[in-house]
Amino acid sequence: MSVPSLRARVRAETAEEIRAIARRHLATDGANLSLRAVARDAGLVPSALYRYFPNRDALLTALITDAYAALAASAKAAEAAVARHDLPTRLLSLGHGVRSWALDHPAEYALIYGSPVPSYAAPPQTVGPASEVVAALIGILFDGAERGLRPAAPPRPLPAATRAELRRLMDQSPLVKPTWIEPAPEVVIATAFTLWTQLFGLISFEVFGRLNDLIEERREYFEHQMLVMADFAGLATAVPSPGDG
Amino acid sequence: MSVPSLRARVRAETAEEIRAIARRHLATDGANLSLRAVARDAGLVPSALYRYFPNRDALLTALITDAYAALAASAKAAEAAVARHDLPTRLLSLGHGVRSWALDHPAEYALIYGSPVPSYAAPPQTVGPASEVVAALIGILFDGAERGLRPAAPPRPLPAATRAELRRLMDQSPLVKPTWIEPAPEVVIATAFTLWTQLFGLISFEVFGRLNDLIEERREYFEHQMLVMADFAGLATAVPSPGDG
DNA sequence: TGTACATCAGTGAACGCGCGTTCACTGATGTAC
DNA sequence: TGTACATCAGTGAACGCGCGTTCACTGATGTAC
Repeated sequence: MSVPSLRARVRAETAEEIRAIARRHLATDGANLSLRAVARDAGLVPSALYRYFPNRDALLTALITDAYAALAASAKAAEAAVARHDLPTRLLSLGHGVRSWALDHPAEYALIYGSPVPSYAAPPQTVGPASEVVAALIGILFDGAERGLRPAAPPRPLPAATRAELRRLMDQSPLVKPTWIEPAPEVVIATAFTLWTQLFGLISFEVFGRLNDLIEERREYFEHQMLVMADFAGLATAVPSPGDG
Repeated sequence: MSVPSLRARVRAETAEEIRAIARRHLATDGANLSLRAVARDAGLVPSALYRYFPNRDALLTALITDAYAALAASAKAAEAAVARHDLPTRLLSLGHGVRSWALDHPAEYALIYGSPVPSYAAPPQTVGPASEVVAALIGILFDGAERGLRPAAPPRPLPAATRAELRRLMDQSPLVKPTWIEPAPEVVIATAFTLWTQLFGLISFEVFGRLNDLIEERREYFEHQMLVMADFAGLATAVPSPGDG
């Protein structure tokens, strides 16, 4: 009885196939994909799509939500595959998880990290998945802070306004609460934001073609820049806790 | 006789007005702006635009070229307005020059630094203007290298492939040739690329709305992050040359 | 200086097209008794 | 188990629309003699 009916199962499959076809269309049409073209490829009449999505924007929203989820899944799986105490490797692996998904799905990446789609407002349900990568970065740095990590440069004092905003963010989010003495958690979060910016800056440059004719060995370049950021954040200076593995 | 005729002057003015209107349309339509809509706003019949641009892509190309030039002009003017020997301030001012142009012209910024326009290939004449900002960053760091700047962290060795690519870039571009001993110029360029990525990563995050609900005091946040990068690059450790000002 | 001709910015109509969305419908699947 | 009815995925036609581009044209500006 709680088993879904045949009709429900077929419906779910069709919906997923429509999304898959729409994803393919993103590659050629960008954000102005055509419902009619998607319907054509799905072997459906255009109006049939309205059984699955109330309108074009809803289909776009579904694609955006899927993309955030897939990107976060790739990133977290990569990070989880390496030893938790090895912070530089965790950062690197997380980065590779984001990068490889982005390179495999450039149109979907552009949809979520490129120019905002004109006349389209991102619905609130995209906020959570969108912040998973930065949350993972904060997690790595918080683990480091607990283990006495020391950034390469003496940390520059945060502007008061920024410090207050980062503190508010920390207080209202389910982050592990700080147990270490210093640096102050806001400073650690600011460093995580630096890594976050660098990570997506690098990947956007690569995916959007800004490295063309400059850097051909992109993977090595990426890896180097991520390790430079690991040094910057002092990740290698953190000592493993007993019992880590 | 070399004075342009009335007809030529009017033509140039009309062409510029068309571009200005098209620029305005970018804000609402993004890269899929409509020739007919532009013509309408210009008080022209659609076919009249073909006296000025052979087709829609040519108009887009003109907008892209203009945008690169305007961004580079804003950046270079800002950098030139501060003392040449004050390297952290030069970096900061350059950054503000890019940022303020981007915030004042978000749609044009998105056109050149957002997702690539589907089915549109950037023509080669955009390559020069597109690299002016990174060239300015390299210029700042080269000035620093000449004055004995020392990066915060001991520089991580470059992968062989990346080192070779950066050396090739340096050799085939009109950069000031190195006169200092170390760090190696490729390492300095790699650091410039880090700053470049961070700069455009920060600005893209801000312009594309990724800081919404996270950071409201964006200017202070930006300034802080740029100064952190100046520390990272060791810009404050360079000593002024005699005769600087 | 005046005239005859060439140039060319802008017009207006037309082309063929693809689009998102609506609506009344058909017929197969699912449900209640 | 069998029948009557409800649900609902998909159809097909139609709507009103805006698009990029072409073409023959008009009439004002510019040029050569």
